[in-house]
Order: sequence, then structure tokens, then C-alpha cells
Amino acid sequence: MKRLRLCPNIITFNTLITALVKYPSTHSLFLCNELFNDALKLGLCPTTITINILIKGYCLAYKYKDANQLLDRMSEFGCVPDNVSYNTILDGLCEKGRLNEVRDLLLDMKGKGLMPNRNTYNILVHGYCKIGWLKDAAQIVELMTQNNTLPDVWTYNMLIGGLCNEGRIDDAIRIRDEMVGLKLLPDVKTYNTLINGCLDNKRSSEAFDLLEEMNQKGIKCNEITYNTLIKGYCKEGKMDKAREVLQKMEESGLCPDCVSYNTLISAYCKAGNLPEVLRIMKRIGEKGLKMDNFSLNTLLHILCQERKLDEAYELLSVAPTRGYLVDAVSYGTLITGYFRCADTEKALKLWDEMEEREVIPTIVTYNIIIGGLCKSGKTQQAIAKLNELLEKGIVPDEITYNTIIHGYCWEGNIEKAFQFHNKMVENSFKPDVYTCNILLRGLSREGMLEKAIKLFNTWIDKGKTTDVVTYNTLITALCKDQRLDDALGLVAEMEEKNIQRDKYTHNAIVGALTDAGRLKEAEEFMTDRERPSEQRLQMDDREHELRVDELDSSSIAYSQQIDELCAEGRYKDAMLIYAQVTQRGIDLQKSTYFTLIKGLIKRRKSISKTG
DNA sequence: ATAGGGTTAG
Repeated sequence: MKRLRLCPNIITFNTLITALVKYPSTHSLFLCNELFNDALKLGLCPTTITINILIKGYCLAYKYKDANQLLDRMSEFGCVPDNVSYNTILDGLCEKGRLNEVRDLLLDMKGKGLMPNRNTYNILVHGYCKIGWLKDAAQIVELMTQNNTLPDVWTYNMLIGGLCNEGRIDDAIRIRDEMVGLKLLPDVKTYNTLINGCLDNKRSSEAFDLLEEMNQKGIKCNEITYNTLIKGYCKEGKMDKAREVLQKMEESGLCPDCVSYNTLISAYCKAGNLPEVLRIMKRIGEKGLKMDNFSLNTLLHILCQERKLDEAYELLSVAPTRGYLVDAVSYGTLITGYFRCADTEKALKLWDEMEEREVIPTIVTYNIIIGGLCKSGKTQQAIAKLNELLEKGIVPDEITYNTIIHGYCWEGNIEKAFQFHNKMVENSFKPDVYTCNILLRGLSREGMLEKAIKLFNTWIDKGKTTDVVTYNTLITALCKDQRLDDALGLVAEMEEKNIQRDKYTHNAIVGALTDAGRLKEAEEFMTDRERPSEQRLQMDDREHELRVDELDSSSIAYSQQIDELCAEGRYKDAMLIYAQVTQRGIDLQKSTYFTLIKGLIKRRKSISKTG
């Protein structure tokens, strides 16, 4: 256009940057900035919409600082921020759980005379639901009603999502019924949320009932419904069923997307089925889809799992040059990997690198670093990180508190563990079954069995839930203290409560019975151990798992050939050989699969090269 | 041409 001496108007420009901003990558923001400066030079006057689009771009790339700066500089360009400008940033901050900044920005907004509208309220409801503050979410709904901004389907859907996340499916369904009474009709998103909630809480038959129900009501399934079902099957290890859903999705005229494929990739990664991972990644490319952050992070995860930390770090380093957005999940994955390999130093170094790159950590990232520090015996540094996240207005979750309590117990500081526990209960901490188990274990380890039993009884009296770990912890401690009959009493209690015993229960009891010379009982207990629920969940595709000893010589030769081609950067040729190998049904060496997979990740074209 | 809900990764 410029070459033709045509001057784009502001609408053309806005359209252009909207497209760029929609798919955030390393280059798109940079390009947007360049274009923006270019537009200014051409004498174009940006409008509030222009700036709002740019703000959205920064938010999508998690650059909230830049977004805020742009907001402050709007007057320089002769425009004023509106509700959209604020809502965009508010939503981004809610997404990351940065509640302090949310509060500050809301105040700033009101100071400018802008009143929160329905979108603003819904953003806040969403933010609270995400961190499980359902009471606060309900308060916002109350506020909406007071301000004559009645909650809509969006509001209700988010409340339903919040309840599902807390496992409160029945309450969620009740709210759904409430909607119908208010003439707010549940839509496909309501159903997707509920179906997802059921599947996550092991209530899959209800999930399928809901699916049936939405069909009857004429609400059409969409990609997300199918992706949710795929995830459900993947979680149960039913890969064949997951593939069936993918098939059905295509038959119904819907296109599997990145989410569908990433879900499968992640499941196959967990099953160690690298050939399948590679096959799907290849498929993504053939379909004209691009691998995204999720694909990248999944690969980083499996590299870390295989303890290939150097390779993972290399991938993390080159990813931005390939257009991928390296984010808090990418860093969290590697930091977890380093801690697992007991390389605390590198883990901490990576945390610093993350901060230097202005990648914003979430509560999960903080939980990782806090857990790692605790495990390395640096509980004080862990506490420092806790204070740091609190200062940022990030809300800790149960995992954060449990990790620190565990840390104190780990270093044998039971007293501090309880002090911390009590102090946090005064705040917002709701101890869960993990908390109970951690404290029981800590007390037992320090030989304070009586206190453990007391804690256990109080816990039960409060009507709190227990699990097999709770019982195992006490049973093991009782056995060690030669209180075998008390331990057997707990086994009976488990039976009553329908808590299935596992190999830990078994080992403790059989060992103690044997030591006590009660061999007959030990034998009885042993024959009793094969219970249906104890049988391991089998992946459908476990037989495909690579086994080094099954590789024949041709496989090794092919693997070598492919490795060499990849080392020369000749991925295309390597993929050709790979195609031949697959046709002949030969498996490659594990590391060769990794090499090819990394090749596919690296091949992602960046926007700057195509554009 | 701009803002809010449901699916995938640590």
C-alpha cells in the first residue's frame, strides 16, 4: 500500500494490528510496535480503539506493565481510556491472580470517573471463582444486583465453573436450575463447564447424561465439548476411546484443533509413547495447524521427565527465536526438573532468568520454588518467597501452605509447623486432607504418636475427610510402636469407611504380624491383598511403549542415520527416512524420537519471516 | 477495528 502511495487509514491499521495481536508470539508485539510508530509517522491519529487493541496484545503476552504504561500514555496520543481499556487489563491481572493490582486498577478506573459495567463485574466474578473465593464472587453478584446490572448467563456460567472447580457439582447443577427459573437459558458453555466438572470429579456417567440432555434440548456440541471428552478419556488412560471421540468430532463436521491434539500428545507423553507423540505432531503440521505454547511446554515436560535437562534448557532458549512464547509454565517445568535432579543452584538461577525476562510467575510457579526450597532444607528462603508473593497480591492456595508445613516437618521442626498452621488458619487457610497427613507424618516421625492420634481423632470429630494415606501413616507408626492391635483396629475402620487399602497398608501390617510371630494372620492378610481397585490402571497403548532390548540392528542403523541428518539440520530428509521406517513397522531409539520431535517444534515458522 | 464465561501444558 505504501509503495502505491496509498495511505492506510486508521481503520485499516486497526484491522491489521488486530490480526497480529490475536496470535501472540515473540515477533507479533515487536511488529505491532514498529507498525504503530510507522503509523504515527504517516500522520495517522490513533483512537482509543487502536490503543485498546495494543493493550490487548500486551495482555495476551502477559506484559501487564507495558499495558499499564500504554494506558497512562493515552493522553499523549489524544485519546482517553474507556471501560474496554481497563477491563482488558483487569481481566489479564485476574487471570494471573494478581488481586492487589486488580484493586489498584479498579480504584484508578473509578478515579477517572469510569464506572464498572457488567463486563467489569463479570471479570471480577471470574477472577474470584478462579482462585476459589466463591463467597467474594457471590458478593460481586450481590453488588451487581444493587447497581441494577443484573447478572447474565456469563455470570452464572462462571459461578458454575467456580463450584465445579471446588468439586461442588451438585451445587453447580442447582445453580443451573436457578438460571432456568430466572429465564437465563443454559447454553453450550454451561454444559461444557458442567461436563468438565463431572469428568474431573470422577462422575463420568453424569457427564454423559448431561451430554444426552444437551442433545435433547437442541444445544449443539462444539469443539470444546469434544475436547473435554477427549481429556476425560485420556485421564482414564482410555486412548482408544479418546481417538474415537476425535473421529466422531470429524464426522460431525468439526475440526480437531490444537487443543485436541495437545491433549492427546500430553497423554501419550505420560504413557511414554513417543512414536505416537511424533505421529500426532506430524499430523498437526499436515493439517496446517501450528504447534503452540502448550505443545512446547508438553515437550519441555517430557524432556525434564527423562532428565534431559540440558536439552530442555536448549529448547527453552531457542523457542523465542522460533516464535514461541516462553511463559511461566515453561520456566516452572524446567525449575521442577532441576529440583528433581537436586540441582538447586540451577533451579534458582532459572528463577532469576525468568524474572529478568519479565515472565510473570503465578501461584503454581511460586509453589514449585517454595516446594523445591523446602526440600533442599532452605525453609527460610521458602518463607521469603511466600512473603514475596503475598506482597504482589497473589493469593496462596492450599498447596502453598501445605508445602511450607511439610517443609517445617521435614526439618523436624514440628512446633514451627503447628505455629505456622495455626497462624494461617486465622487467615484464609482451610486445612485439607493433605494438611492432616503431613502433620500426622511429622508427629509420627518425631515419636509423638499420642499427639498424632489426638490430632486424628479431632480431625474425624470435625467431620473432615480422610484417605488411605491418613490411615497408612498412623498404621505404620502404630506398627513401629508395637501397637499392632490398634493398627488392626484402624484397618477395620478403613473397611467400614470403604477406604481401600494399598500396598503400604499391606507392607506395614504383614511386616508387623510377621515380627510378632502371628504368621497365620500375616498369610491371611497377604492373600487378601489383590483387590480390584488395587489393580494398576493400564494404558491401552502400554504395549507400544519402547523397550530398548527389543530394538534390532536395523532400528539402530536407521536411528543413527536420522540423528546424523538432524544434526546437519536436514530435518526434511530425516522425516523421509522416518516415514520409511514407520511403514516397515520398525521402532526407533528413544533419543531419535526426541530429536525428530524437537525438529518439528523448531520448524515453526515465525510471523516475521512469512510477513 | 477494541473488553467478560467453557477444553490442553508446569
